[in-house]
Amino acid sequence: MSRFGGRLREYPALSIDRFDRDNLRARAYFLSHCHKDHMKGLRASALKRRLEGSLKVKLYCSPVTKELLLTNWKYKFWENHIVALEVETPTQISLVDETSGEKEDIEVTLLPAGHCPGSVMFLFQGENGTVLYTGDFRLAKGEAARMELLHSGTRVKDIQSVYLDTTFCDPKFYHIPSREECLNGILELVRSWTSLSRYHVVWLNCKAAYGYEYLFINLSEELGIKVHVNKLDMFRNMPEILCHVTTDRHTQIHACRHPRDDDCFRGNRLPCGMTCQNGTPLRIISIKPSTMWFGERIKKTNVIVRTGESTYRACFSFHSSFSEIKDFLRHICPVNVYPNVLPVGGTEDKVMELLQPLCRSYRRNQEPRYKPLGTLKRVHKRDLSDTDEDDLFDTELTSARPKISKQQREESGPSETTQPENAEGNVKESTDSYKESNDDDDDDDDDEEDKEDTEKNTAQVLPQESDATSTEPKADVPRWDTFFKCDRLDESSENEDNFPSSAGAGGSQSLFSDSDGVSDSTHISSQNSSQSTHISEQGSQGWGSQGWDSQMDTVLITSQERNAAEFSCFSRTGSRMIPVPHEAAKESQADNSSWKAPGQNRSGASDVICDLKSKDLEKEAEAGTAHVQEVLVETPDASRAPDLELKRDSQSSSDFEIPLTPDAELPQPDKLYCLYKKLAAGESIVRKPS
DNA sequence: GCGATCAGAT
DNA sequence: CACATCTGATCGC
Repeated sequence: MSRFGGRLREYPALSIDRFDRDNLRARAYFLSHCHKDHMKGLRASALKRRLEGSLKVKLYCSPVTKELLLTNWKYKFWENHIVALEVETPTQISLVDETSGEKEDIEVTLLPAGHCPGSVMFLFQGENGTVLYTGDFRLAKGEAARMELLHSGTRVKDIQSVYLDTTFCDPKFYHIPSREECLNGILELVRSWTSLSRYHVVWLNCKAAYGYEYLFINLSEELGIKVHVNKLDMFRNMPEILCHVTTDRHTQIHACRHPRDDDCFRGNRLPCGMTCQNGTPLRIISIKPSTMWFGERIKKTNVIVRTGESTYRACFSFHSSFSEIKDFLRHICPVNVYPNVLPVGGTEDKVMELLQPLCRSYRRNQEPRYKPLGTLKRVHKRDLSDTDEDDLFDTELTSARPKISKQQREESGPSETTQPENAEGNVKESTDSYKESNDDDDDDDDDEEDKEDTEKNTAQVLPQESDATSTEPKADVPRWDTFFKCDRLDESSENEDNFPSSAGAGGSQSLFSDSDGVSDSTHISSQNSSQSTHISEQGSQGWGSQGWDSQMDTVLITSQERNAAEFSCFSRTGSRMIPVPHEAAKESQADNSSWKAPGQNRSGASDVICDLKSKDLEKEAEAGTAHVQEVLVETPDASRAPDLELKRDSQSSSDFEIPLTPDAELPQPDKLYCLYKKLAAGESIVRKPS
């Protein structure tokens, strides 16, 4: 949760994601995304009063954020004070103090943050240097290196400070499976279950917050089943989302909520009240998206864990992992970094200790002779070369996509050497171009908040003249650029970038160690006929709820240790089987909307699917083993303590064992074989209600 | 009665 | 487990 106070040391006249206390006097406001912990004070009467006194006070955000915000009547009073800025469109803002007339110009650029719909980072450039406020973000490795507007020419801009989302800034969160992996795991689980019969439904136990939409979209697109939600009017102007959610409860995927929804579930009732259809009781499983992380030495990524008879947890993260954070910061290499969040159980000191080595202020002190700006790399290059740890999960880098900035803008802040890129920009220590610009490393600036008493200020947006792409924000036309934005063009050769890092590690690295003290030597030995993800129903009577505890099994979908070569195409037979955000993006774009993913789908390439697969095969070939993308494993081990953590990491294999519908018939082996075959081929299995 | 804050639950 | 939010209790205005 953000504990950012709202102000940047460099530009204290701005308030970002905080709207109380001193922020009441800001000359301009910024909202990175529509999560409550970033909206503190946004509807307070004090601020409301200020707005009433001036039409000049503005709140800047992405078009999607504006739309989401204004859907909530509590924020309606902002309506005439919100300025939606297109992402990746540098905009000049004039900050005027209404009393003194004092004026300050600043340029702001919204960069996609991959956290939730509309989420952005803010890049400010002005007299006091270039500053990046990340808001909350999830960006895959290499993502920063691909953001044009973080660069000037082929070099990263000279960034004075980064205000960073440090939610998972702790080595214990070293690795979090990529968004693709997680989506895949969930997709296959949902597919397996919902294809058993029309009475088999899935409840996605999502929190009340934006950020799951891409999951809904992908499930709906892949399975042709809309997702039931409580409300969808906030999406009324977002057809890309709207068409995949529904308020009709008669669907097999639910993400509806109820204050007592866990009770509902226990009573075999969906939060919306549905419990049966046509007199036939529903068969409900719940999938709870939650963050799963893996320590540095753990290479497995089990993205689905069975936690009960019919409950699952699925890996899902809105925030970057530790290694992703490091990659991000290392690329930017700012002079200073300031954490916006204290990780659970962490302290500011600890976080700083971890992050400062990636900053210039620290490096200059520690290694004066060593010019570490070599971390800067060409936009289209990935640089993983400098971290051994990272290599654990990531594979080779790929070059590619000679990307030319369409808007090669000069830094307005401290000048930046626009020197010819060094050809192999991914070398870690190119000594050149170490800009010793502003070095007021002020760590001693904790409270100068009250410095300015700019009582009334104004801000005005001026389209930036020099920038061809800057446009007047079209406040009325919400667009999707802000969520999951990525340049998906011509990146085919770069796919591995976002290819699930874990997958890369999959075959080739087989050392298992457990940094978390978790047993790790798990191998998937599910060589059974059903190598692929599947669910089978089995008599529930067999093990009553009381039996579950002792037999609770871990069901895993892993993308790391895959077996069953012959099923390597499982779930991706078609041209588009893998539910990846960019897929969605691509399609949305096709129909006019842009739903791009920054972070995870970095692969953003249009050919992700194929590439994922071929990549997979490639790896497998390397490793001399064939794997399947996901294998659902279950470990029926009555002797094991029901320790989820342990279970999660100690995968063993077996099949799902899910209680059988009372009046359903147990499928015969041959029938089952057929079923699996169809599943493997990606065909839908239609059944007549029994 | 409203809002801010905290503890607790989900 | 760890994402963000809501609820209820308490306190101050």
